[in-house]
Amino acid sequence: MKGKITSLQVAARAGVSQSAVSRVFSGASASAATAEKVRQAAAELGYRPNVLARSLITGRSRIIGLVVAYLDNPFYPDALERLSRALQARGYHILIFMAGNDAAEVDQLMNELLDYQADGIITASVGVSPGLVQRCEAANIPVVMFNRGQEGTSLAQVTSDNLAGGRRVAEFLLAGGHRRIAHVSGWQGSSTGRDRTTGFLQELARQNAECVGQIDGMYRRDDAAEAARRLMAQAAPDAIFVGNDHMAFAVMDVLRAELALDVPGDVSVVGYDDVPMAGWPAYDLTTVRQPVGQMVEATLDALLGAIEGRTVPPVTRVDGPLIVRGSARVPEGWQ
Amino acid sequence: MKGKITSLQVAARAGVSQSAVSRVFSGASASAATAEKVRQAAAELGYRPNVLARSLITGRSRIIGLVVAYLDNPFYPDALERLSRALQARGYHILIFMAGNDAAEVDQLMNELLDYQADGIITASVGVSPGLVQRCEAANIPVVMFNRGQEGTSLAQVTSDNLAGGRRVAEFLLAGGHRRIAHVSGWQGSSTGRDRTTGFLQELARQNAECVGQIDGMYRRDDAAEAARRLMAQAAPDAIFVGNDHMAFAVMDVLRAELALDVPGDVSVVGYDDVPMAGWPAYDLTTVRQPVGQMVEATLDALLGAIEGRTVPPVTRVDGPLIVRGSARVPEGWQ
DNA sequence: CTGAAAGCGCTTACAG
DNA sequence: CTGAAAGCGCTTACAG
Repeated sequence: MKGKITSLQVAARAGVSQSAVSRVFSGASASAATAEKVRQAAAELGYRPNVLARSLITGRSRIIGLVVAYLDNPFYPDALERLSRALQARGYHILIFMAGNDAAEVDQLMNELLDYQADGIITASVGVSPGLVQRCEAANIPVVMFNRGQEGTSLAQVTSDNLAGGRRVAEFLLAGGHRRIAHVSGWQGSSTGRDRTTGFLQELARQNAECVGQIDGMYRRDDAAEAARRLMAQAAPDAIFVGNDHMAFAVMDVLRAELALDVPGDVSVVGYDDVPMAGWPAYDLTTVRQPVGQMVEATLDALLGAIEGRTVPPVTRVDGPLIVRGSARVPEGWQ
Repeated sequence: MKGKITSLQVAARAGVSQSAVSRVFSGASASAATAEKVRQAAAELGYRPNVLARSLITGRSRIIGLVVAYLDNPFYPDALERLSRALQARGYHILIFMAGNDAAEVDQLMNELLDYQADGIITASVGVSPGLVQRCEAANIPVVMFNRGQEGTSLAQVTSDNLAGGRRVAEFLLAGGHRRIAHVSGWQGSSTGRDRTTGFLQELARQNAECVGQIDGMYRRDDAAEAARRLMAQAAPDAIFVGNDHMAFAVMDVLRAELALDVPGDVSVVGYDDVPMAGWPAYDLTTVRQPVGQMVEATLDALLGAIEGRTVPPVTRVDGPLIVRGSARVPEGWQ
């Protein structure tokens, strides 16, 4: 082991000053001759600049913090992969923090992220406490909330139009002739879950229909399965709107495998997200698409824009269509 | 925005030296009185130590690099979440790098990881070039290959016993009376894929059975689906061993939805990994379990052990049982 | 263009 | 226990 190679050693070997080495590697001006000598010596020694030392001076770590709560819901690995690849291409990298639904834990993690001098932070489906918002503002670290909104905060937010999406599901199910419609909601502690539910109930009410039963699925598979069992036993619905696809799969499993019901013959199921699996024939799930590509783009635009000092839109809401597949009865003449 | 708070400002406010502040936050000895004054001042100013500056001196960044190729296969998000939570609990965090199957790209990413002064590197299902191995050794950065082996390298490796697993599948299918057995292999450029295939073919040969067709699925859903179509058309197998669950789902979808075949009535399907979805009733997939919890533990033991200067086992192979479910005919009297 | 020097925000011997 | 000082490996004005 030769230990760490520093710019000083490269300088000695190249017969130039340490600052010359630095200039060559930081892209500052240097004569072709110097650059050549430095590159040569660096290659021989296997030198690469220490990013940490550089960050200390420049004040840019090129680290983006990501706080995420769910990786079992395939929507998030998908988003993570896209975010990571796009950031990588721009010379940034993601430092990942797994959080629970616990606000105190999220605060703790965000603090650690600030300790690492992250240039920016993306929170995926987690809330941020007012205290932390303040700290990030004081430290001048931009934060973008991905797939989650928050009232009265200055943080940038990127979501799909969950209110409209919820409404669309109600329209579709009512048009399909369903009259006993139930709801396994997404966690009502999240804006996303609340908005989908609100839009859904609003449209039902507007058409003088009611929701025959609603249980929170907490975005968890097990809770959603249990919710489906109870809903079927108590309310005998002919359609269920589930707050996301990840839970909808669990609901369909209960309906078909446990209760031997036909979907959509006996019960229609509609989800939310349109994760890749929703299109697989085993589920063939009718669902509202969250355009993850567009959401990722908007997140990056907001984050990198803010890092580079540009003014960015505080709220981006991308629209997502209802994707009609086979898990819910299709209304006659549905366009 | 008050800008960055440094230890110097805390020192001034607390009426102590900057070194005293440092001692309090780095856990070195300090009198109770000093510690109290420092904590007080730090809290008032919202001070937190700059991890980058600390790392520059200690030579420990508390960053673990993770290079991963597939996030659409749920095996990896699962592993990532476990790795991340466990490392978090120990004060480390994961800097994530998405790679393709391309060796040059992996090299490039690993170099960037070294630039960040990562304390250790985990490669999940990607190979490492000899040059990079050398660089990591020179820099004294431990590397653990997760779910991938490599001949003639000094890097630590954690896999399941893929040879034994492949054999087990052949035994099971033969015991079930299958005589036209085909194989959609995992990418043969990976040790994991090769070993599963080798074990499988060895056991077939040992029992004087042959594989009626083998096509590489490249660990990709689309390739696996296409492989299934061609295999069915060309070899009319009555059983297919698929190199991982992620591809097995695609194969089952083709069999059932496109070809209207019954699984396992017409064709038995066996996968590899036992990802959570394999247990869902929609697939109910018979598969060889890769005990991801044990693999993660072994990875962490090897990595943190090496970081702390302990000698660690170069190769860990955990054993995984065949999980018998409903996608493959069960031999009479199978225990 | 280039080198000497200051400094980023810390930790850590070294004296006292 | 505590402070003054050196130094981690860089970048970046500042002179020349």
